[in-house]
Parts: sequence; C-alpha cells; structure tokens
Amino acid sequence: MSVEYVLKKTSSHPVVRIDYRASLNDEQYAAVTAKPGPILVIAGAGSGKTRTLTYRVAYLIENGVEPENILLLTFTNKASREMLERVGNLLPHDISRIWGGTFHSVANRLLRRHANALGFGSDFTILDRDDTQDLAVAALKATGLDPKDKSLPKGAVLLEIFGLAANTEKSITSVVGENYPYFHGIVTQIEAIHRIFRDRKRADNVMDYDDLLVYALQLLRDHEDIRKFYQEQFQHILVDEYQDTNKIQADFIDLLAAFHHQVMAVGDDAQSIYSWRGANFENVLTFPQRFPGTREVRIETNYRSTPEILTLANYAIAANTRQFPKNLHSTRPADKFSKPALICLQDANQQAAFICQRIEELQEEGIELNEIAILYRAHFHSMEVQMEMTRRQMPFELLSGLRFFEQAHVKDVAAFLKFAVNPRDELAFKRISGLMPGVGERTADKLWQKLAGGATFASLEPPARAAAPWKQWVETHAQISADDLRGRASEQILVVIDAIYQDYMKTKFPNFQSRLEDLGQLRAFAQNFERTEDFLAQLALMTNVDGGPRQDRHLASQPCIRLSTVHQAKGLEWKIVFVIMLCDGLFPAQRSMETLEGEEEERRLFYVAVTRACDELYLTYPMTRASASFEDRWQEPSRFVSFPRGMVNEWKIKAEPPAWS
DNA sequence: AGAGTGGGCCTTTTT
DNA sequence: GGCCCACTCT
Repeated sequence: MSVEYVLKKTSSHPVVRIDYRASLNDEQYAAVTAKPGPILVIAGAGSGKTRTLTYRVAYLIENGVEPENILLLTFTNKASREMLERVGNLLPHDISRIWGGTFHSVANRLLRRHANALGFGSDFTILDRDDTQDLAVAALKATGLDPKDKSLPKGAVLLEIFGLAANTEKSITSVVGENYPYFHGIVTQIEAIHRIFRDRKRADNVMDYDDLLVYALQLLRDHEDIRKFYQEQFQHILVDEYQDTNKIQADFIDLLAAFHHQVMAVGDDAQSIYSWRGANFENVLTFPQRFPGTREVRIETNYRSTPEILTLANYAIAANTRQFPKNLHSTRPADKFSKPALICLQDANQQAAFICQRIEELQEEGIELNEIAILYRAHFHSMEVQMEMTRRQMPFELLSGLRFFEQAHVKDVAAFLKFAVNPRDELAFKRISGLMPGVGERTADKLWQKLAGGATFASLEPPARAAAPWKQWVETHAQISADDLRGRASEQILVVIDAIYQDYMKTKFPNFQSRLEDLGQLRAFAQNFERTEDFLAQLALMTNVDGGPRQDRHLASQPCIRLSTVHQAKGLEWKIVFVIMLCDGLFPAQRSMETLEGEEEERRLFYVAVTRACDELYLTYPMTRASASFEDRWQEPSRFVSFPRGMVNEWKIKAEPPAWS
C-alpha cells in the first residue's frame, strides 16, 4: 500500500523563499529535495549532516507540510533545539509545533498523555541510573538471595543485562546466554530479580530510561486507536545518528512510519559507538529492506577538516573489516602546517603540562579557548589535565563525569518534589528518610511498608532521634502539595531548602555555600516549567550538552577549553583537538579488546575523536601511568597510533627535572 | 539490630 | 571519587 501523500501543492508555483541550490552541494541538495518516500542518507563525518536535516525540515514546510506532522529524532535535546532554531531562522512559519527531541524525551511526551492506557499514572516519575541500580539491588535482596554472594551479578551488571534485554527486545535468558555465559547457571534467579524489579517500578509508578522506550512502543503496539492517531500525525519522520539506534528504537520508528512510509534516516556506520547500549548499525544496512523503495543518498564531502587530518582519519578507520566503504574527501586546501602531531610523553603529568603549554602558545597565536577541546576515552583519564589547568588558572569546562542532576544535593531536593508529585515513589521516600538522623535502609523500608499498607504519611513514627526533622518534612510535604504551590517547582524548592534542607546541608557538606548556589541554579532552571512533573522529567532526561543548569557556574561566562569524553563529543567540532591517553588498555579500553567487534568499535570511537578536529590535531600518550596504589606501570602506545611514515609529525618529549629540585 | 565511619581498592562509554 | 567491607557506636 503506497500512499501518495504530502508535499501537497498549495499552488502550481509554490512560494519558495530559500535558495536551496545556492545553500547546498549536489549531494545535500539531492537529500533535501528528495521526493516523498523513505530516504537513507549515509553522511560522512563533517559533511553537513545537520545542515541537510535542517534544510529538509524547512523544505517540507515550504512545500505545505504542517509542523505538527513532522517528528525529528536526535541524539541530544540540544541538537534538536538547535536544528529547529535554524529552521525557524530560515522560515517565517511557526515551527514550535514540530515534535523534536531524543527518543527518550519523545517517548516521555507520549507516555505523559497516555500512561493511563498502560496502567501507569501520567504523573509517573523517571528514575536516573543510580536509582535504577538501587532498585535492581533491592529486587535482588527481595528474592531472598544474598547480595554478598560473589557469584551473583553486581547492581551495575544487573542493569546492563536488564538494559540490553530492553533495548534489543530480547529475553533475559537470551541476553545472558549471548553476552553473559558465565551467569548461565543462575539465569532463573536473574529472571526472578528482573520480575520483581519490573513489578516494583509499576507499583511505585516510576519508569527508568529503558521503560520509556519499552512502554512507548507497547502503547503503540497494544492500542490501535493511539497507534493510528500518531501514525497519521507523523507524516515525516527524520532521524539523526541513525547508526546508533538499537532494536527498540528502530521498531518505534518503523511502527510510527507504517502508514506514511516517509522516514529520512541519516547516519554514518563508521561513527557507531553505542553497541554496549544495544545500538546496531545494521539498522542502516537493513533499512532499504524494511522500507521498500528507499532512495539512498551519500554525502561524502567533508567541510570540516584539513586534508592531512582527513587522511589520518581515513587511514585509521580503514583497518576495520566490518564497514561500508566510503570515500570521504576534503574541500580544504592542503596545508603542510596542519599535519597531525603524535607526541610521546613520560607520564600523565607531563602530558598535562605539555597540553597546557601548547594551549598557552596557541592563545598567543590568537586562538580562542572555546575553539580547543581535550578528548579522552574515560572520565578519569582527564584527572591530571584538570589539576594542571586548575593550577595554571586556565578556564575549562568539563563535559563529563557527574551530571548536574546526579549530585547528591540536587537529587535530595528533587526527591522532595518527586514524592509530592508521586506519593508512590518509593525511592524518593527512602532517599529523604535516609537524610534523617538515625534512619537507615532498614528503618526506611519499615516506614515505607507501613505507608504502602495504608498508613497516612503524617501518622508514621520514625526513631526518636529523627522526630523533629521528620515532623518538619511532614509539614513541608503538606505545604508543597497544597494548591497554591502545586506545580510551581521553583517555589517548592525554596520551601524545601528553607524548611529542612539548608540545615541538613550545613552539617553534612563542607562546601555548603557552593551547593546552595547550585540549588539557586536549580530554582532558576525550574522557572522554565509550568508543571513540576515536566521539570522533573526534563531534569532526568537532560544530558550534559543539553545546557540546563551547570556545575561549573563560576566559569560559565568566559570562553573555556572543553574537556569531554569522545562519546559526548559526538557531533561537535573544534579548531584544535587533543586526543589524550592513547595507550593500549586505555584507548582502546582493556575490556573492549577481547573481541573483534569490541576493538572495531573502539576504532570507530577513535575515528570520531580525530574527525572532531578542523585545523590541528594532537595525539598524545604517556609511557608510564601512575596506577591507583602501586608504582608506575609501563604503557604500550595505542594500537591506533602507528601510522605510515610522513602521516604525522612525531615528537618525544624528554622528562623535565622534577619541580622540587 | 541497625546506623555511621574510615580504610583499601579499582576506575568505559550514557539516555 | 566511589564502592565495598569491616569495625565501632547508639
């Protein structure tokens, strides 16, 4: 059934305001102006993927598609916001009705409307990773198993198993069989844990990240009226970073597109770096089979990097056996000064000193700090650089590590609001209970059992030591649940801070003042929302790059050097890029090197890292690394940094005399 | 019994 | 910095 649809002609000569020919190259133009139907765009790094998607949205609207009939799925909410903003600048239309965001945020939006159809309340709260893990461990205990038993998976591993099962739509049994064969003997126990885990989330009216996708898909599958409604609504679905979609996300798109068949999937298999989350770039491969009549467009012109950087990138990725061949070429002139540098250093401290010194020189050459990024495989690889930059008072912005929302004080305050919005939120209740003196896990659980058994909140009897603050909580709870404050998150936060949390913070945290300022940030952010549920959902779904409240407020206003994991640098670019800690076992990570697929994914990650650079690329590795407790360990240079003669400039920096002599 | 504290050990990537 | 474990305090 092919539906001749959309691109309805408003007149025989539509008023076209945008000069697509002049704004796009031939490849991009072909994608942007493609006829209705499924389109697969294979877009190399730096080839103007965002530009293509942006113009496609504008093109659709200029040709008469209503904004609310467009769904734009992106990897971060920020990416979606920026694209839509650019569409808004191209067109006079009101584009606020376009549906845009991450899979998780779109799923959240659907579920807020229809959660009742699944037996959830539309006021469900969203668990972050820590909460989810706590719940998994609690479920393990509830099955009667001993959490100290070394043969059982730890909380983090349980989460991996549950998450992989959800994202690949496989059973626990097959995930364990395929990915965790050493747990084969206890698979029935793991299934039992999972059932309790799942049921408890439902009882508590909470969802974890995976549940958002699972239940959104279930909603569409099980409810024909709802499915039809959205299938008809979304005439055009555009998906960015398609190579990083997993099974459940692909199914979500396929189902939504089953009526209009108009999906534009944009991706690059060479940049698929989320397989541990179930991402499968074969979604790209099988797209034409799932959407018969797919038009394929390749965009292979790179506008970002110098030819020297691109040569290195192409060489690096060529070592992978599993990839679609492509020929990414640069538009920039060759420049002998832009040859990438490979620098060998004694240890991580010297590496940090080298980077800082080089950045100071670049500054003297007129480079702005916000045009420089330091990229690494794992958060803790950046430690020495952070210390050195702090010592030299160089402003930097950390795009990794703890997210704002994950800090204890932010989570504490949010828990008060969560419990007010959703009194079935067990984790929020227990978190607050645990703040009270003399109340630990056991006591909190007893109190929760009473509450779940029908006791009123005010009638609970905490231990004597906790009586005063507990009473304060009961009053605060009533206050923020009352009509005049309901939904007004910013004012609710203020009440919580004044009535309870400030006193707690003073005794608990040495840096009380700076945490109080964080909470001020949180209040300011909360003012953007009309309902507390929306504020809490946004907080849980926000990524570091989305630009909500920040951890590094004291540096926020001035230009900063960007420190980031490679994963979080996806889609971004800088004039100057340092890729650091290029040692075998660190990048590629030890655990990834055990399988061919693992190593190839690390290589794609390396490819993503080097293709972030426009003008200058520095690859650095230390020869030794201070390990956590013992003496320094020798490191082999990463298998990714052996290049043919002449591809890089190689430097070896000799040890400086120790600072104290 | 359960809460709180301090030392040892290890660190992938995230919505 | 975080997690786990063992130990001490209430």
